[in-house]
Amino acid sequence: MPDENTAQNRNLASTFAKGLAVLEAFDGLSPSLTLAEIARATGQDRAAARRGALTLLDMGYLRQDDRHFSLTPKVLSIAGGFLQARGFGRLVQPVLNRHAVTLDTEISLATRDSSAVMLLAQSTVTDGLVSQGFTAGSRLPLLHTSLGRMLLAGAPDEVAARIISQSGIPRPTDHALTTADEILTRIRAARRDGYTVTDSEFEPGIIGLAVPVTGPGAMPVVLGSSLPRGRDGVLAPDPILKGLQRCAAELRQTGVLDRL
Amino acid sequence: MPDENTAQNRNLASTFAKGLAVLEAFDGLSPSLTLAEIARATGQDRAAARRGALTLLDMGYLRQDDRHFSLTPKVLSIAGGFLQARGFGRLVQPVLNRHAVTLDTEISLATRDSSAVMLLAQSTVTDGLVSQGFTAGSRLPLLHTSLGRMLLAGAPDEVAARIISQSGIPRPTDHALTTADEILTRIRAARRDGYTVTDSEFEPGIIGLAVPVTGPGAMPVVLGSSLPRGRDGVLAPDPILKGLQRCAAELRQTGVLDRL
DNA sequence: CCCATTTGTTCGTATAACGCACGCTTTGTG
DNA sequence: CACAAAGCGTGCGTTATACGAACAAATGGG
Repeated sequence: MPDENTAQNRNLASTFAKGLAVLEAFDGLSPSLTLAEIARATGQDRAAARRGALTLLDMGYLRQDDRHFSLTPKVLSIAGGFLQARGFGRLVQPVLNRHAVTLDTEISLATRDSSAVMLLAQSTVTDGLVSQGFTAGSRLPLLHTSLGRMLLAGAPDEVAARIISQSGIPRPTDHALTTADEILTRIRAARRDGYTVTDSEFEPGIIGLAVPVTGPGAMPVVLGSSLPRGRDGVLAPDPILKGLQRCAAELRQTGVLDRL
Repeated sequence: MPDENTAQNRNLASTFAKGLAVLEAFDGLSPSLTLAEIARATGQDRAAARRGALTLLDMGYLRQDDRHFSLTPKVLSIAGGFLQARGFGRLVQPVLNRHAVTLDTEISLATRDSSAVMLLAQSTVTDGLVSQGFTAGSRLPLLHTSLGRMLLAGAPDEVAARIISQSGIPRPTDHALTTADEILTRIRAARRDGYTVTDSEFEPGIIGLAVPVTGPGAMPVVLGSSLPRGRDGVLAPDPILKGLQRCAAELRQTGVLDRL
């Protein structure tokens, strides 16, 4: 805790913030965490991390099996508070579902959270060709997905450049772009064209398409879809692209995404 | 804070618990809350509630418009940690989707959280006849929905009776059962029959069907569907009931619901 | 079986958080 | 438009909450 006892700090509850950091450590990358892992992930003293975890256990958000802690379904009710208050189930999900069936592809709605893409909603279709098991709340990479690039296109160049340099450049596939300049060039093109395509950068053989939903001044939200690379070499089938744009227009009309 | 300085209390961080109570106050029933409303909802001193809300604001979980606070999409990432870690998107959602299309009805997976039904996952279909805009994390009433009755059927009689008396009996529709005895009788029948039906108790003209997914010893999880009351008077169409039971069997096979 | 790691617990100490009070701002009503 | 009610921001004295170190026990892996 900084020695600076300013008004700003006195308005915040640092123990609550530390507890939320414990909750955030359960990021879905592993099925469970031990107390030692929680302390390492949060950078907290072991005793403090333990108090945070036991408080979550006591309130029903964690379960414990021997030394392993994992999230319980109760965390869904926190998300439900958001989804219910904003009318996602009534206004957003039906639009995604209808267009997913029409286009016969999975459709995802996403925003940016720090240096990751975070899915807001998604519609999967039966026997869809591509499905990676993502759900609302899932996080995806920012730099090698069409959703991520389209999100960064919604920010000024200098902001996008800073985010790229801060997060480092992973290499999910052999086809993944590897330099900040290449990625920034694609982001500028996305801003210019109003859509973007990735080809096998996040998953081999899979094309990603994304279009913006919200406009300048609003929190960037984008819409995207994935499909296998066709033999004919067409990366962005026009019907899919136009369908995503129509879907985006309908989502804008709901007004749900105006203040996120 | 009780004066009792036991080990149990020293293992918990009461400031963190108070902060989580602030987060829980955003239950989706209203689009936003003021500081005064948060303090009332949580029973906390106004200054404490304010510190909790400002900590959530600072960490990105709330946004503020004048005096009104509301949840941000970032809360979805907490749910995403659970859904990703448990493989809901890969293992549960496709099963629900497939059966929803086959049966041509919306299908919901639910568990109990205190005195409410909480949806774990759901599949909606295009042009479905019934959709109330619920999503994962949504809470539904416990006593007048088929999901709620099937959940209570998974508990011993005395537990069900206690929950009924503790939560009080609302009256969502004119057809809603009004006494604890009537409701308990239906719960016993659900336990005996292995399924339950409600007719216009939660929503006029709508039949609800539910079957259990998990067995004794596991946390009760149930599966349900809604459809409009048919003219022929058949409340539980055999194909829908059997389809739900098949879906439940497939969900059991995934193993995802074994430890929730 | 040994050793490294993890965990549970106690406890002295300090500071984070409490809650009250005051004054200002906003909102609603007559 | 004025006034009352409600809500909010802030300062501050006090103390209970939480901290983290240390020790011992438990666990897990080689």
